[in-house]
Amino acid sequence: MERRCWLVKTEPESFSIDALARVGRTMWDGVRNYQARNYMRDGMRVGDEVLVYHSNASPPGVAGIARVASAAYPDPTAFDPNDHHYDPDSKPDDPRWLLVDLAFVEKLPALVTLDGMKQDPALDGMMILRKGNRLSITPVEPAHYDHIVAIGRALR
DNA sequence: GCCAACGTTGGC
DNA sequence: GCCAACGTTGGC
Repeated sequence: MERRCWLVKTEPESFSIDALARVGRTMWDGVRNYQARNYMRDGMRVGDEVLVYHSNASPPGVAGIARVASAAYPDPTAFDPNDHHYDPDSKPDDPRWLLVDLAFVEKLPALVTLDGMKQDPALDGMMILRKGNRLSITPVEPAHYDHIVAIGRALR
């Protein structure tokens, strides 16, 4: 089967690669963007490789690796009035927001910084590097994925 | 904290 | 369908 690779953003202050390492597996909840949802629903398959990116961090960058551990299913936080991501327009019988489970694979020995990625010609064209890109889930070309993982393992 | 870029909402 | 207003993201 053709490889599919992804990048997901997370703010380490709320959920870091270390937090994922501790819990092992988690619902990737709170995604409230249609394009990102569609990538989860239509693109992701169990076993897909995922770069975990720390946004709003200093410095921002790719911190580790996860794998898609489930098909997409309704995001329960959308139904919970007490949840920050509550959406009254998402009904249990017609859910608007979906999520997948992600499983921890590896924390990279070194953060692959956004700045380093921008400087690297091998990563030209990555969605995450485009100006103004705010999508929290993006597909990643396997060659880019491999390159980033190699850098994260080589740097010490 | 600032603010540019972007997505969504709602009046018309 | 247009678009101004608003809220959010995320680098800096």
